[in-house]
Amino acid sequence: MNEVRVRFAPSPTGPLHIGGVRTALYNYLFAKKNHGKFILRIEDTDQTRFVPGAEDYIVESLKWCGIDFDEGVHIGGPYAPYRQSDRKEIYHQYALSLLEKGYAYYAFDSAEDLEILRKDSEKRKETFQYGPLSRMALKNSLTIDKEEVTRLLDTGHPFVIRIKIPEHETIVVNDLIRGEVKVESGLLDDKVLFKSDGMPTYHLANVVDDYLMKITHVIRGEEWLPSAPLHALLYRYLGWESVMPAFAHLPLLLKPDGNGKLSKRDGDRLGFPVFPLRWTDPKTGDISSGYRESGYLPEAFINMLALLGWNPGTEQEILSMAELIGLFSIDRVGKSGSKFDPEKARWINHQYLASAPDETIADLLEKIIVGEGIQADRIKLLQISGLIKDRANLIPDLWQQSWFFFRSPEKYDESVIQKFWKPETPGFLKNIAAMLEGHGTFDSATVEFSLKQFIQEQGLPMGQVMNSLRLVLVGGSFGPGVAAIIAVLGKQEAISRIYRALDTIGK
RNA sequence: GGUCCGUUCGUCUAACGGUUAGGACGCCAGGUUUUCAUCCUGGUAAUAGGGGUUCGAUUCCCCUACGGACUACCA
Repeated sequence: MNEVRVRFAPSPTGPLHIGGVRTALYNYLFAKKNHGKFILRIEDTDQTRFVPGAEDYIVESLKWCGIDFDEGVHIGGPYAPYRQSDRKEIYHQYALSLLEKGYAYYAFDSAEDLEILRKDSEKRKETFQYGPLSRMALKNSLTIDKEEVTRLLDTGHPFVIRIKIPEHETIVVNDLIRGEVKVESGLLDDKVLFKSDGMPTYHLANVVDDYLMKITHVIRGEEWLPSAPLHALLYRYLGWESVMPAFAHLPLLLKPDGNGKLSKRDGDRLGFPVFPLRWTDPKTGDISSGYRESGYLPEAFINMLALLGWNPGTEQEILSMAELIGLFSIDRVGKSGSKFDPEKARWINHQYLASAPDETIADLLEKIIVGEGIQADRIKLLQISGLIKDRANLIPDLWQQSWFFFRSPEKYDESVIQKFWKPETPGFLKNIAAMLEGHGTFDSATVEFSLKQFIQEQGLPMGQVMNSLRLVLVGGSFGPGVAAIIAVLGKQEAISRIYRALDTIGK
């Protein structure tokens, strides 16, 4: 069997949303699983929709995800160039060969003419179709005599090249996910293959490029399923039927609210990011949030996307990229669209954070505290990381769970004061401060032991003491164990926080 | 409207003719805990409807309903 070669072929019309990332991911997993090659091709045949920065965004996003390519617009490769606008000259000859073989024809109808016909059809509640039934009544090389066609072409009259769809034929496309999909050719349109601006349309370009780049499997979104028969026909007409790639049309990612496929325009409307990375619209300046900036780990992001439409067939849900590659199979890709669940995404991220080595958490935390203008030594960072990592869902939670290790609380939660600050509280807190002052070994376990012993000796209520002590240390009712906090803060800081609180809340 | 695709707990999904229809997230309850989380245990909740085929249908077929995609000189 030939080497597996798959491609991800986005058009640079804006940021990639999570559906696009998932398509790229499945292609990547399939390629890696089969020891094949993965190619990034940019489909920019529509210059009017070009968005500056989009291509870089796509490359950067996939890089962040850990999805890398063997060939592509950003790294080159044996089939370069990988940007369709750079391949412009390639396509015309294939359109011409179709023309010669009688599988395509020139059409001279203006966009306005066609628009009028469409409107008319609409009025009659019909759909205008440039196809087998109507083409003989339109302005094209099938209806105009040869000399006139030559004259039009020579004088630079705008033209497009359309495929000549056969009238009565059942076209069968075998889809790896859906099985055989059959369509009556008469229902298909004579799609434009070559535009009047000299560029091919997607239909021609993707077939030509997939052929030239020796693509073996086309794994793409379900929105392409209706045009798959057209593509199959093109392979046949171009004489490439024997090397036509296998098709797999992935189910769509749906909007979590209501229905419909997820779109770039959903932005932040849904209350969670739809993009891997933050995106700033170059035209409007509008900013859409990204998973990276929201505090997701790329591994978790990928894990969650992998499970949206595919599952390993076991009950394992936390899967590394290596495991995904080992387990991936198109057979296990579902048929129906799925809605993204932001809650589960958070849970998955939590799993990754909680099980990460302290070193990893410390690195993440260090970035945050440096941003806060704080310096901390590695040992302390590692200690803190171990205490907080299973308390965080997203990376910013790391700071929410640990800021009090670096800053003394400025204010104290009123409701906690109400609940635990009794007349006797200042008294025993002072005694605790004194006890700590004389304390030798200052690690979490010994501090905890001393604290408990002290509480017992004094006959104090445990909850009362611990909660008020917690209040003076962190300013509220949250955080890891009190003894652990004290141990990390150190003797002097812990004691000074007790006295500071006594000054603020009252003796 | 036409063509095509789809339909299992609220959500992601398992069960490729025989299961008390399983798991996960969420939610609820209990437990652990000095707080809040985590964690542990339990609970909640589904085969869209109707016909077939079959000894037996979530599973195969048909119809209906619903949802979606496509229907551009966009991808």
